[in-house]
Amino acid sequence: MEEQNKKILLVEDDPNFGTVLKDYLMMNDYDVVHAKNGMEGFEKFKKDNYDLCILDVMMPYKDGFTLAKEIREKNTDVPIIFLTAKAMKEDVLKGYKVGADDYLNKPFDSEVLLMKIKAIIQRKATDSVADSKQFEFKIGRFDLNSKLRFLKFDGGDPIKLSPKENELLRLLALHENDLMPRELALTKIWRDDNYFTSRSMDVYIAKLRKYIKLDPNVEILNIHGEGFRLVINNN
Amino acid sequence: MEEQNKKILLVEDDPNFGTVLKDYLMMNDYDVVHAKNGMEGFEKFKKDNYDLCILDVMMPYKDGFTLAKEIREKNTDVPIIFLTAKAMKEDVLKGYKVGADDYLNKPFDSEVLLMKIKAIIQRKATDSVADSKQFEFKIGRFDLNSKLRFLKFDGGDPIKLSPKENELLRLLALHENDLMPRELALTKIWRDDNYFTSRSMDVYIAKLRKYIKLDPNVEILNIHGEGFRLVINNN
DNA sequence: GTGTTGTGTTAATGTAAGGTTAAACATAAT
DNA sequence: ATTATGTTTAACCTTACATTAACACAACAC
Repeated sequence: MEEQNKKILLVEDDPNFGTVLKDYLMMNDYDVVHAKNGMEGFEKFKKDNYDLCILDVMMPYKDGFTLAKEIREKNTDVPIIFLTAKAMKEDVLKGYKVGADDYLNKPFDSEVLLMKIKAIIQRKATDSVADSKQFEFKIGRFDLNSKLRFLKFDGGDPIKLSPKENELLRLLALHENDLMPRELALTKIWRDDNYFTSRSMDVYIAKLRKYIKLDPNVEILNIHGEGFRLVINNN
Repeated sequence: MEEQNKKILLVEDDPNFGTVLKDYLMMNDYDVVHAKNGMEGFEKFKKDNYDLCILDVMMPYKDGFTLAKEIREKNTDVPIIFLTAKAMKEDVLKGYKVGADDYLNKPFDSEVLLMKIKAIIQRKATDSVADSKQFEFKIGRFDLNSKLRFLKFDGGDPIKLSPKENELLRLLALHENDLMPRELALTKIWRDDNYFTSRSMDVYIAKLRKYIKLDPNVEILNIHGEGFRLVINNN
């Protein structure tokens, strides 16, 4: 499985410095979204989930503290690091009051920043699994535990599912008795929609059908040109 | 219930500065134990539980980093702040590697220190509720005492566990029958997530499996690409 | 009908993850 | 110093997964 890169929101109005920092972070295997001001930063923050925010303090229109406050209103957990040119005590105090996790004075050493990022993200590592999705499904006589990736028939021995099998069955279960569009699975699970991934998906449908035929009342139907349907006949 | 003051271990060899800082912290409602060198610091650390350690880096006999490593062996969670006169990059990096939570260059502003202390203690309070002070576990026919680092089978002779063995088994036990993500163990125990630490962890899983096979109803299962699961079959 | 496209299934291949053992290294204990 | 202990690095092997390829068949269009 590919290791998922951590996602960082970088809000920095200086275009030169911002770009350099962004590139440096990306070279070190972080996914970085760069916003050029506080407004844009908040817009981008709302649109996605980030593992860390790096905010410049001095910015036109909306400064880093104001932005941090708004971010904190939406999310109490996401770590925040402030960047500032001045080592002003008031700024530091204000930053911590707003719930900063760390503070860096420009100019700072890039390696130090990396270490801080690492330390902070590790600290939070526990709750990153917090994506409170739905993990357990009842499918006819089956129980799907999507977190532990197994399928139980009549409470018997669990059948182990591969990540793809698991994700696919979970998507089908979420749309139980309803259409699960091909495109949805391809974009969500395979992150790409082309001839080959589509072929691959068909292979996985076949695998799932093999599992679920233990219960004759559960089946995966195809809707030509549209997608699949997980149907459960309760007689 | 009356709010219990937070307890701080301050290790600082300069007697003047140490005393002043101690008094200042006590004025701000912290219980402070002041050790004058690394040796004494470690002795005092072992004798009590602290909410935070503030360590001077430059000390005779035993420097702050060495002390921090020893402290980390006993306790992976307690927050550590380093104090140093020099803003040397190597020191900062070394500190974070040892698992520092923050860093302050002397001379520093006392109010800033207070804010940092507050921020760090709060942080720990919120996100370490999960793995709070739980040290004893019943694992099938085993008893794990994670504080004394031993494992008893059927109440018999204790098997001594190494620090890493112990931490790993404890993490597994905390997630009994549930997924314990690889990443969690790597960041919490090894403080780093790369190919080698991951390999190292596998070695430790093997060691644990060797111990626990005394009880056939206890096993450590792998969930490919995700982590491990300590399962206990109670027939 | 017949051609075309979409779907179903099996097998083959390459790659990534996990398991195991031993050697190397580091540190503490004696 | 020497030994014991704990941990990391390295090598090698096995298993698990995902993709690709090949081919058969079904649905649809004309």
